[in-house]
Amino acid sequence: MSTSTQEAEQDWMAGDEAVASSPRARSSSSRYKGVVPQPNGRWGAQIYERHARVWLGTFADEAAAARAYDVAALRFRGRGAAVNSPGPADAAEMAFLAARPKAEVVDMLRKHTYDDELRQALRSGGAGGGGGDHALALVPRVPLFEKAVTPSDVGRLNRLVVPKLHAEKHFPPLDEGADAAPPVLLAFEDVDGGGKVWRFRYSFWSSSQSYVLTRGWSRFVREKGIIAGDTVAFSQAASADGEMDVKRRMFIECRKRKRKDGGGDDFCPGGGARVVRLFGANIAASAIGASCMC
DNA sequence: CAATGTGTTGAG
DNA sequence: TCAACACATTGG
Repeated sequence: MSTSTQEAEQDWMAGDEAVASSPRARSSSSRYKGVVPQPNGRWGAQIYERHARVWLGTFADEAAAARAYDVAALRFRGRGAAVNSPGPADAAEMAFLAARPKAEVVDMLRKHTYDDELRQALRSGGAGGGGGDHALALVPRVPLFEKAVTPSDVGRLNRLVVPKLHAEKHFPPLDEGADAAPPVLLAFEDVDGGGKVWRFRYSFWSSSQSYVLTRGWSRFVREKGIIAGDTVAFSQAASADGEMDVKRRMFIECRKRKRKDGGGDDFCPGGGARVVRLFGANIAASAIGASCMC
Protein backbone atom coordinates (compact mmCIF):
# COMPACT_ATOMS: atom_id res chain seq x y z
CA MET A 1 0.00 0.00 0.00
CA SER A 2 2.75 2.35 0.75
CA THR A 3 3.96 1.78 -2.74
CA SER A 4 2.07 4.52 -4.43
CA THR A 5 2.92 6.49 -1.37
CA GLN A 6 2.48 10.14 -1.00
CA GLU A 7 0.64 12.35 -3.41
CA ALA A 8 -2.93 11.59 -2.72
CA GLU A 9 -3.70 14.87 -1.21
CA GLN A 10 -5.96 15.83 -4.01
CA ASP A 11 -8.97 14.70 -2.10
CA TRP A 12 -9.18 17.69 0.07
CA MET A 13 -7.67 19.94 -2.52
CA ALA A 14 -10.12 19.10 -5.20
CA GLY A 15 -13.03 20.51 -3.35
CA ASP A 16 -13.58 24.22 -3.60
CA GLU A 17 -14.09 24.30 0.08
CA ALA A 18 -10.36 24.57 0.14
CA VAL A 19 -8.66 25.80 3.20
CA ALA A 20 -7.53 28.72 1.20
CA SER A 21 -6.13 31.58 3.10
CA SER A 22 -6.08 30.56 6.72
CA PRO A 23 -2.94 28.81 7.82
CA ARG A 24 -5.18 27.17 10.36
CA ALA A 25 -5.52 23.58 9.38
CA ARG A 26 -8.76 21.81 8.83
CA SER A 27 -10.50 19.85 11.49
CA SER A 28 -8.35 20.70 14.43
CA SER A 29 -8.24 17.25 15.82
CA SER A 30 -7.93 13.87 14.25
CA ARG A 31 -10.29 11.12 15.17
CA TYR A 32 -7.25 8.92 15.39
CA LYS A 33 -4.99 8.47 18.32
CA GLY A 34 -1.46 9.70 17.82
CA VAL A 35 -2.42 11.65 14.73
CA VAL A 36 -2.04 15.38 14.56
CA PRO A 37 -3.00 17.74 11.74
CA GLN A 38 -0.24 19.54 9.93
CA PRO A 39 -0.51 23.13 8.76
CA ASN A 40 -0.51 22.06 5.16
CA GLY A 41 -3.47 19.78 5.52
CA ARG A 42 -1.44 16.63 5.87
CA TRP A 43 -1.27 14.51 8.97
CA GLY A 44 1.52 13.83 11.36
CA ALA A 45 1.90 10.80 13.58
CA GLN A 46 3.57 10.75 16.95
CA ILE A 47 3.85 8.62 20.00
CA TYR A 48 5.15 9.41 23.43
CA GLU A 49 7.82 7.50 25.19
CA ARG A 50 9.19 8.30 28.56
CA HIS A 51 7.86 11.87 28.52
CA ALA A 52 9.32 12.53 25.12
CA ARG A 53 7.63 12.68 21.80
CA VAL A 54 8.77 10.39 19.03
CA TRP A 55 7.84 11.76 15.66
CA LEU A 56 6.63 9.12 13.24
CA GLY A 57 6.45 11.24 10.14
CA THR A 58 3.82 12.99 8.08
CA PHE A 59 1.23 11.45 5.84
CA ALA A 60 -1.20 12.64 3.25
CA ASP A 61 -3.76 10.19 4.46
CA GLU A 62 -5.11 10.53 7.93
CA ALA A 63 -5.63 6.80 8.14
CA ALA A 64 -2.06 6.17 7.08
CA ALA A 65 -0.87 8.30 9.94
CA ALA A 66 -3.09 6.33 12.26
CA ARG A 67 -1.62 3.13 10.96
CA ALA A 68 1.87 4.44 11.59
CA TYR A 69 0.90 5.20 15.14
CA ASP A 70 -0.48 1.72 15.59
CA VAL A 71 2.70 0.15 14.38
CA ALA A 72 4.78 2.26 16.69
CA ALA A 73 2.46 1.54 19.59
CA LEU A 74 2.77 -2.18 19.03
CA ARG A 75 6.53 -1.94 18.91
CA PHE A 76 6.86 0.38 21.86
CA ARG A 77 4.16 -0.96 24.11
CA GLY A 78 3.56 -4.45 22.98
CA ARG A 79 0.55 -6.42 22.01
CA GLY A 80 -1.82 -4.87 24.44
CA ALA A 81 -1.21 -1.35 23.25
CA ALA A 82 -4.20 0.83 22.56
CA VAL A 83 -4.36 1.32 18.83
CA ASN A 84 -6.59 2.91 16.26
CA SER A 85 -7.30 -0.25 14.41
CA PRO A 86 -7.84 -2.95 17.01
CA GLY A 87 -8.00 -6.56 16.05
CA PRO A 88 -6.41 -9.91 16.62
CA ALA A 89 -2.72 -9.45 17.14
CA ASP A 90 -0.76 -10.56 14.12
CA ALA A 91 1.91 -12.84 15.49
CA ALA A 92 4.12 -12.56 12.45
CA GLU A 93 4.06 -8.81 12.47
CA MET A 94 4.67 -8.69 16.19
CA ALA A 95 7.70 -10.88 15.69
CA PHE A 96 8.88 -8.70 12.88
CA LEU A 97 8.59 -5.67 15.09
CA ALA A 98 10.17 -7.27 18.12
CA ALA A 99 13.12 -8.30 16.01
CA ARG A 100 13.94 -4.73 15.14
CA PRO A 101 15.19 -1.81 17.14
CA LYS A 102 12.58 0.83 17.81
CA ALA A 103 14.66 3.37 15.97
CA GLU A 104 14.58 1.21 12.89
CA VAL A 105 10.85 0.83 13.04
CA VAL A 106 10.43 4.54 13.48
CA ASP A 107 12.70 5.15 10.56
CA MET A 108 10.67 2.86 8.36
CA LEU A 109 7.52 4.67 9.35
CA ARG A 110 8.97 8.05 8.63
CA LYS A 111 10.17 6.89 5.26
CA HIS A 112 6.94 5.11 4.52
CA THR A 113 8.76 1.88 3.90
CA TYR A 114 7.32 -0.13 6.72
CA ASP A 115 4.76 -2.05 4.74
CA ASP A 116 7.27 -2.98 2.12
CA GLU A 117 9.80 -4.21 4.60
CA LEU A 118 7.22 -6.16 6.49
CA ARG A 119 5.98 -7.87 3.38
CA GLN A 120 9.47 -8.69 2.27
CA ALA A 121 10.35 -10.20 5.62
CA LEU A 122 7.12 -12.13 5.74
CA ARG A 123 7.67 -13.43 2.30
CA SER A 124 11.25 -14.53 2.68
CA GLY A 125 10.44 -16.17 5.92
CA GLY A 126 7.01 -17.58 5.59
CA ALA A 127 6.13 -18.72 2.12
CA GLY A 128 9.28 -20.20 0.69
CA GLY A 129 7.99 -23.71 0.54
CA GLY A 130 11.22 -25.60 0.76
CA GLY A 131 12.67 -27.47 3.66
CA GLY A 132 13.50 -25.60 6.80
CA ASP A 133 12.01 -22.26 6.40
CA HIS A 134 13.50 -20.18 9.09
CA ALA A 135 12.03 -16.74 8.93
CA LEU A 136 15.00 -15.67 10.91
CA ALA A 137 14.31 -12.08 10.18
CA LEU A 138 11.18 -12.51 12.20
CA VAL A 139 12.71 -14.10 15.23
CA PRO A 140 12.31 -11.69 18.09
CA ARG A 141 15.52 -10.91 19.82
CA VAL A 142 16.88 -8.65 22.44
CA PRO A 143 20.41 -7.27 22.51
CA LEU A 144 22.99 -8.71 24.88
CA PHE A 145 26.27 -7.04 24.09
CA GLU A 146 28.55 -6.14 21.24
CA LYS A 147 32.18 -5.71 20.50
CA ALA A 148 34.14 -3.87 17.88
CA VAL A 149 36.53 -6.50 16.61
CA THR A 150 40.17 -5.75 17.02
CA PRO A 151 42.90 -6.49 14.49
CA SER A 152 43.81 -9.59 16.45
CA ASP A 153 40.23 -10.77 16.45
CA VAL A 154 40.36 -10.97 12.70
CA GLY A 155 44.04 -11.82 12.44
CA ARG A 156 45.97 -15.05 12.61
CA LEU A 157 44.99 -15.85 16.12
CA ASN A 158 41.76 -17.25 14.83
CA ARG A 159 39.79 -16.28 17.81
CA LEU A 160 37.48 -13.65 19.11
CA VAL A 161 38.10 -12.37 22.58
CA VAL A 162 34.80 -12.10 24.36
CA PRO A 163 34.81 -9.37 26.98
CA LYS A 164 34.91 -11.15 30.30
CA LEU A 165 31.97 -9.40 31.83
CA HIS A 166 29.75 -10.25 28.93
CA ALA A 167 31.01 -13.75 28.58
CA GLU A 168 30.28 -14.53 32.18
CA LYS A 169 26.94 -12.89 32.07
CA HIS A 170 25.60 -14.22 28.81
CA PHE A 171 27.52 -17.31 27.84
CA PRO A 172 27.37 -20.71 29.47
CA PRO A 173 29.72 -21.11 32.41
CA LEU A 174 32.98 -22.85 31.57
CA ASP A 175 34.73 -25.36 33.78
CA GLU A 176 38.05 -23.74 34.04
CA GLY A 177 39.35 -26.38 36.33
CA ALA A 178 38.72 -29.51 34.38
CA ASP A 179 41.62 -30.40 32.16
CA ALA A 180 39.92 -32.75 29.81
CA ALA A 181 36.65 -30.94 29.95
CA PRO A 182 34.61 -31.46 26.81
CA PRO A 183 34.82 -28.53 24.47
CA VAL A 184 31.88 -26.19 24.62
CA LEU A 185 30.33 -25.58 21.28
CA LEU A 186 27.91 -22.86 20.47
CA ALA A 187 25.75 -23.29 17.41
CA PHE A 188 24.65 -20.27 15.47
CA GLU A 189 22.41 -19.75 12.52
CA ASP A 190 23.26 -17.13 10.00
CA VAL A 191 20.18 -15.08 9.40
CA ASP A 192 21.48 -13.21 6.42
CA GLY A 193 22.98 -16.38 5.14
CA GLY A 194 19.63 -18.03 4.86
CA GLY A 195 19.79 -19.91 8.11
CA LYS A 196 23.22 -21.38 7.66
CA VAL A 197 24.53 -22.89 10.84
CA TRP A 198 27.87 -21.94 12.31
CA ARG A 199 29.52 -23.50 15.29
CA PHE A 200 32.13 -21.89 17.41
CA ARG A 201 34.14 -23.42 20.15
CA TYR A 202 33.90 -21.39 23.29
CA SER A 203 36.66 -21.58 25.85
CA PHE A 204 38.75 -19.80 28.39
CA TRP A 205 42.41 -19.16 27.80
CA SER A 206 44.14 -19.13 31.11
CA SER A 207 47.31 -17.76 29.61
CA SER A 208 45.59 -14.52 28.81
CA GLN A 209 42.79 -14.95 31.27
CA SER A 210 40.27 -14.35 28.56
CA TYR A 211 37.19 -15.94 27.14
CA VAL A 212 37.35 -16.71 23.46
CA LEU A 213 35.48 -18.10 20.51
CA THR A 214 38.01 -20.21 18.67
CA ARG A 215 37.34 -22.99 16.22
CA GLY A 216 35.07 -21.80 13.47
CA TRP A 217 35.68 -18.17 14.12
CA SER A 218 38.31 -17.60 11.48
CA ARG A 219 36.18 -19.23 8.87
CA PHE A 220 33.33 -17.01 9.80
CA VAL A 221 35.53 -13.95 9.62
CA ARG A 222 36.78 -14.94 6.23
CA GLU A 223 33.44 -15.77 4.70
CA LYS A 224 31.76 -12.73 6.05
CA GLY A 225 34.58 -10.44 5.13
CA ILE A 226 34.78 -9.01 8.59
CA ILE A 227 37.61 -6.61 9.24
CA ALA A 228 38.92 -4.81 12.26
CA GLY A 229 36.59 -2.07 13.26
CA ASP A 230 33.45 -3.97 12.39
CA THR A 231 31.19 -4.71 15.27
CA VAL A 232 29.80 -8.03 16.35
CA ALA A 233 26.67 -7.72 18.39
CA PHE A 234 25.14 -10.56 20.32
CA SER A 235 21.51 -10.83 21.11
CA GLN A 236 19.22 -13.47 22.37
CA ALA A 237 16.00 -14.83 21.05
CA ALA A 238 12.97 -13.97 23.06
CA SER A 239 9.30 -14.40 22.65
CA ALA A 240 7.46 -11.54 21.10
CA ASP A 241 5.80 -10.53 24.30
CA GLY A 242 9.12 -10.06 25.95
CA GLU A 243 8.94 -13.25 27.89
CA MET A 244 12.33 -14.81 28.23
CA ASP A 245 13.47 -18.10 29.44
CA VAL A 246 16.44 -20.36 29.75
CA LYS A 247 18.25 -21.84 26.83
CA ARG A 248 16.98 -19.43 24.28
CA ARG A 249 18.65 -19.08 20.98
CA MET A 250 21.29 -16.46 20.66
CA PHE A 251 22.13 -14.14 17.83
CA ILE A 252 25.13 -12.29 16.65
CA GLU A 253 25.23 -9.45 14.21
CA CYS A 254 28.18 -7.84 12.56
CA ARG A 255 27.83 -4.22 11.66
CA LYS A 256 30.36 -3.56 9.01
CA ARG A 257 32.19 -0.37 9.09
CA LYS A 258 32.24 1.66 5.94
CA ARG A 259 34.73 0.20 3.49
CA LYS A 260 37.21 2.31 1.68
CA ASP A 261 36.84 0.45 -1.60
CA GLY A 262 38.87 -2.04 -3.55
CA GLY A 263 37.30 -5.44 -3.34
CA GLY A 264 33.86 -4.07 -3.58
CA ASP A 265 31.85 -7.19 -3.06
CA ASP A 266 29.17 -5.72 -0.90
CA PHE A 267 27.05 -2.69 -1.16
CA CYS A 268 25.60 -0.57 1.59
CA PRO A 269 22.28 0.95 0.67
CA GLY A 270 22.05 4.29 2.29
CA GLY A 271 25.69 4.30 3.04
CA GLY A 272 25.11 2.73 6.38
CA ALA A 273 26.35 -0.45 7.88
CA ARG A 274 25.22 -3.80 6.66
CA VAL A 275 24.39 -6.40 9.19
CA VAL A 276 25.37 -10.01 9.32
CA ARG A 277 23.18 -11.90 11.68
CA LEU A 278 23.42 -15.27 13.29
CA PHE A 279 21.76 -16.98 16.09
CA GLY A 280 22.43 -20.10 17.95
CA ALA A 281 21.45 -22.40 20.73
CA ASN A 282 22.91 -23.97 23.82
CA ILE A 283 22.92 -20.77 25.68
CA ALA A 284 22.41 -20.71 29.36
CA ALA A 285 19.77 -18.56 30.87
CA SER A 286 20.37 -14.92 31.39
CA ALA A 287 18.34 -11.97 32.30
CA ILE A 288 17.84 -9.52 29.54
CA GLY A 289 17.36 -5.87 29.96
CA ALA A 290 14.60 -3.97 28.34
CA SER A 291 15.01 -3.04 24.76
CA CYS A 292 16.16 0.39 23.90
CA MET A 293 15.81 2.84 21.08
CA CYS A 294 19.39 3.10 20.17
C1' DC B 1 8.79 29.18 -0.13
C1' DA B 2 6.61 24.89 1.44
C1' DA B 3 6.91 21.03 4.31
C1' DT B 4 8.56 18.91 8.29
C1' DG B 5 9.35 18.20 12.99
C1' DT B 6 10.41 20.34 17.56
C1' DG B 7 9.31 23.61 21.61
C1' DT B 8 6.10 24.13 24.56
C1' DT B 9 1.91 24.50 26.94
C1' DG B 10 -2.32 23.05 28.98
C1' DA B 11 -5.71 19.52 29.54
C1' DG B 12 -6.68 14.75 31.03
C1' DT C 1 0.35 10.88 28.19
C1' DC C 2 -1.43 13.40 24.71
C1' DA C 3 -2.73 16.82 21.34
C1' DA C 4 -2.94 21.88 20.06
C1' DC C 5 -0.46 25.40 18.40
C1' DA C 6 3.60 28.25 17.26
C1' DC C 7 7.52 28.46 14.91
C1' DA C 8 12.38 27.09 13.99
C1' DT C 9 14.59 24.12 10.80
C1' DT C 10 14.93 21.60 6.43
C1' DG C 11 15.03 20.97 1.87
C1' DG C 12 14.19 21.78 -2.82
